[in-house]
Amino acid sequence: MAKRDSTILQIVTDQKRVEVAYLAERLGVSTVTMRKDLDALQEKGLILREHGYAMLANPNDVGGRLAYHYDEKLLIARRASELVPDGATIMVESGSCCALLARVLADTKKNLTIITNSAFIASYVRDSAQVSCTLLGGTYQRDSQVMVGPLVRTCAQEFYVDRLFIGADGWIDGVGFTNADQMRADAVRSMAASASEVVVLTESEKFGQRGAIPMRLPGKQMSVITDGNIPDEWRQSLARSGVSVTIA
Amino acid sequence: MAKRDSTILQIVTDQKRVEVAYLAERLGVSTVTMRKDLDALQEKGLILREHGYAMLANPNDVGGRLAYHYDEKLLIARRASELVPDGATIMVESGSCCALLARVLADTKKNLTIITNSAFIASYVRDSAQVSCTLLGGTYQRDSQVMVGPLVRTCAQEFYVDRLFIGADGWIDGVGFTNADQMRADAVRSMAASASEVVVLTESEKFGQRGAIPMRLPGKQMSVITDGNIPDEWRQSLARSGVSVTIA
DNA sequence: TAGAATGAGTTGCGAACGCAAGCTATTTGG
DNA sequence: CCAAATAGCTTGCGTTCGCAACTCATTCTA
Repeated sequence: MAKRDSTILQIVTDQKRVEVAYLAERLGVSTVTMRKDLDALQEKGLILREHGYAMLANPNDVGGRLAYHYDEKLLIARRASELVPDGATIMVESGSCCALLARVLADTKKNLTIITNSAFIASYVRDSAQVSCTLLGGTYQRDSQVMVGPLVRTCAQEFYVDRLFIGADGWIDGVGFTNADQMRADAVRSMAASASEVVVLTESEKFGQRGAIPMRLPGKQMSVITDGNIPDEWRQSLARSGVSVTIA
Repeated sequence: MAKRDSTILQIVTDQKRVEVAYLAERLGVSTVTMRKDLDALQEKGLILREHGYAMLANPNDVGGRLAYHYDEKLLIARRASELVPDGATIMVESGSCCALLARVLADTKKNLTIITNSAFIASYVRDSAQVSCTLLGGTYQRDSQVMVGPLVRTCAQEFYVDRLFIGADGWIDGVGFTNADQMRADAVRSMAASASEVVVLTESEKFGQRGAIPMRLPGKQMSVITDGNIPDEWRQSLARSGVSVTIA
């Protein structure tokens, strides 16, 4: 079933809006079964339903980004969750892998505190009594539901944690991780100043890409968790920069 | 149609979960029309739909509280919106009237900045390009999606505005406005310290009630906007305390 | 190892839904 | 003052939905 789920996600991600009947036929199951699958995916926040259709959420929305490469992201999130013991307090930034990590933690751990600048993550784990969320203040980015700006720094200074989990939009040899959004990159820096270690969660695909904004976290102990498809070229590049790599 | 809407809300608020067909018959319209009405109400975030049913959102959820006495609250919100000019920056707390005020402002004003401790409000006006939201940081209350705790104070100190709009859960003669939730009451105090005037938005019904936590905003210039059903007894009580009253 | 319990899927059916077309008042404008 | 436009609602129709009953493997378990 997990297999079928990811096929569905791939099709929906491609086409944005698909008929339920079409999906049922294409995957060789009844429409009833397909509806069940789709309902489950909607529960997870990965797609939206309409009468007769399954649609992708606004791709600026974290929900939409989650659906893309869901399997890899889930593996990465699961692996990252092993770093977090029951009762811990961690910081989590707004990337889609990070949201998934929060979800996994909410489902498997006990008595966690998650400090984040993502209102999406806070509401994403709202149903779990096991995690308590602290939301960092800031300017609310409409599309992404992420807090940015100077207030994030002011808030983050109030905390200090072992680990900060962040996403990334690219990697440039000799420069480091990059981000596509300047405000969010700055928020990451603010949060990183209050954590002793930064763990980057990102699909291997990102290593071919280059976001415009270097993350610049000099002197920070960094590690990355990614999937198995990362080319040797980039593994070596990461090693040269002193970033330890974990394959999920 | 606004008339029918409020009847629907009343029924749904009472019964929590009603069949569409029942509502259609009771109000003497076709099921098609009823579905249209219900869809519109869902758009506004007042109810939830299920196949064949209309339900009230979790009453701890702001959405659920909104449905109760919607008409009065909307009148109050509209009246309050007259105090806010285009381009202004205001603070808004997490009450249901406040959420409605934010909605009205988003629909009618231009280029506003709303500073709030309610993640619900931030997402409630997310579709409007005319308001930019600043969300104060804090501990995320699961049910209400409101930020509370010491971080709210830290954040609020970064701002100073003309007006803060708040809700209230009760009024006690000689004591003042009260709240049912200690954490939220404290958040209100934090925000009030950064505003020169506090405007309380509350249905007249609340004046018979007494929340357990006195708001205690000594020396603050206060006014209240409420609906026409407020008894003379309480009007005099408010006047004695130097609180000016506006009837919406 | 037989038999119960579980999970994933299907079929069948009545009820609910979306959409388009049509009806009837009220409003608008020349 | 009458015709056209508009708003609010209904009817009709084909499609989709939720639910319950059923099948068929797989997994426990005694």
